Amino acid sequence: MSDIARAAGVSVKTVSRVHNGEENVSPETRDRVMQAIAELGYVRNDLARAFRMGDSSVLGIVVPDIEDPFFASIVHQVDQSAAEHGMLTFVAGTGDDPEQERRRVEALMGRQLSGLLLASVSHDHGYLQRWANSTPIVFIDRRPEGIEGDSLASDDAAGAITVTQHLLDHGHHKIAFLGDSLEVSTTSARLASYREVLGAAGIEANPEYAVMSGFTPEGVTRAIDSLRALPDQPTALISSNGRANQIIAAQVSDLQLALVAFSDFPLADALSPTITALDQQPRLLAQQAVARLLERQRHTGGTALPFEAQTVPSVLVERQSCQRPIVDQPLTRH
Amino acid sequence: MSDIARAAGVSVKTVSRVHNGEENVSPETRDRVMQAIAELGYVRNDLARAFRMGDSSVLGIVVPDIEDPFFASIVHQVDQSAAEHGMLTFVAGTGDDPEQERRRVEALMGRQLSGLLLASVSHDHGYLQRWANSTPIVFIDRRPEGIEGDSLASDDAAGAITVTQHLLDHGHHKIAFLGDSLEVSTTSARLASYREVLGAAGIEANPEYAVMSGFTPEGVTRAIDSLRALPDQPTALISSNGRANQIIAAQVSDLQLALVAFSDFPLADALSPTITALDQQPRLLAQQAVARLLERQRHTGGTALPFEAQTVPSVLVERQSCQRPIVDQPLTRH
DNA sequence: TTGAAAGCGGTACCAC
DNA sequence: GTGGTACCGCTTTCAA
Repeated sequence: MSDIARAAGVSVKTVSRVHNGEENVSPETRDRVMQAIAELGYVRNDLARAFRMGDSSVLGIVVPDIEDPFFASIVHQVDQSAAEHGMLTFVAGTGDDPEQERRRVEALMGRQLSGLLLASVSHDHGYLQRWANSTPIVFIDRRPEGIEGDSLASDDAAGAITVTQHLLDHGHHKIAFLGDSLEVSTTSARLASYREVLGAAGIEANPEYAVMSGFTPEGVTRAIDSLRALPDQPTALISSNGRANQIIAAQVSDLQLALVAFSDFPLADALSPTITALDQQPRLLAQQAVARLLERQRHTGGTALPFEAQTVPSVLVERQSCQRPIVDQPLTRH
Repeated sequence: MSDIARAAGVSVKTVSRVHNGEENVSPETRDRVMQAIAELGYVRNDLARAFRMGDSSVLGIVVPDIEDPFFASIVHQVDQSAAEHGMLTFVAGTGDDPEQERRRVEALMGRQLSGLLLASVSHDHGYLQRWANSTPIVFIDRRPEGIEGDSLASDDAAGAITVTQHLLDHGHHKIAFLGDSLEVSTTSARLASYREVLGAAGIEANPEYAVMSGFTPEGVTRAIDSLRALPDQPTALISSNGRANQIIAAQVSDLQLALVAFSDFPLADALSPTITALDQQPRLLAQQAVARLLERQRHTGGTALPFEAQTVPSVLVERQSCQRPIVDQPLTRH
């Protein structure tokens, strides 16, 4: 920078002013500086800048699995929103491990993030308290536990109602529910709404129809097998395990079982039958989460913005899989 | 940090030494400092540290589309490798736009990256020259143009040979080739090998069998339609357009057309028929790219490491789609 | 084994 | 409209 200053015959401060497009610089001076910058191929050290300003203009997004289509979509949108605000994006995958999640979050926090988006698998976020007053945090897809904070998640209750009602409307009475784990608040919320809807329809929910798979592919297979082994077989299945939808869809297509999946996924409309799914709108979710983050950042230190648990509506994408086995003849492909 | 120093009754330098696990600190002093750190909940400002050290310990990965399974897989692995080396990861998506690619790369470079991985869509990387001596760059999936540099890509020639030969072995003579654009070196390399293999088998390649889709879904549909309209229809198709495999697979399943796809994808084994694909091993590719980056970083300034164009072998995953229409009866699902 | 002071490359405050 | 200078929080150099 001092090279530029010398070349243009001005002070470093003026170079700084020009680079940041500040007022109070005469056009001639500006031109001279711009030219020197261009000639010398100067690139500002944004690390130094961020350091001095105490803010890095970087967003952090932490997810369990970057490859999962739902989270990939979120990462994509976060990056895009960040770019629109002239910011960059740190990603970190945690592999569903709370320990690793904590380590990586702490590593991120050391870098003076402008804000952190966290799709957590942990059940205790107390360790984040330390940064609560310095770095805005927005929880994604899950609510904070052991700490107060903003969050953005799908409207699970409404989604479960939609899905269950949809199957009822298609004449199903024996509806099974496949979730990951009841410890996940999302899952238990959905299960509760599912039971409510059945109850309201005068159907007593067969407790054996609600199975939890855990978080492994083997667990999913085991759960489906356990349904298959039931004397009184269900005719429809709600998959509440978005991470395993592809596996479930593949396994269920053999069965005479209607299927509706939480979380839409890339080939849902290419499978046979095509899979009816509840689109959770991950892009919208991410967009709103970033918006919230920036809003809170603006209010830093000033008026204390109350914490909010915001919700994103899900959209049912009707395809074929909810109709079986009502329709007897083989379904035609779309 | 000076707070810690005061609390422990030492100098900031000693705090620094302790934090970095340097030698030459007496155990008692170390304990005292550690305790002060724990009590005051001190977190080091890694931004300041990176600034001072002139290296941020951050890797950058730039891809056309974060949601694409191939690139999502690469981002995932880069992040994982980075974490293993105590580094963080910047991601940036470019949306296939060379302009945006350049803007985002420049934004990244301003942050004193330890290294940049670039899956470029641009045909001129001359603008990177500026950083050639300061920041290691490894090109991914494409070779550098207008500049020298390291690169890691799939072995396209070998892959195309494998794929084409595989279809020949299954009795196909009329094999079509669907690529994105001949301007993509990857595509033209594959096409050349495809022609070579056919030639070696004594088959003259019908020029109408080679179609380019461009980069849009509409282009893909158009390309497939143009094949469909041919008087002398092909019996098999090679999809060299990894980004569109899912669309192509969905569209082709209606046709009586064998299919082998470059780039394996998540539901390839759930479609009907299951899709034979060439796994490009994106994780391996990313891993080796990071390794190369770190290797070059270590040699910074010292011995000039010669640039290398490394290659990752692809693995054919045999499924059902290459057999049609040889098999007449409907295929049973796996 | 420990500490004092310089400096990384920018920005902010204030004087001119 | 412009420049001088302190300073962000850490590491480095060198002296004690």
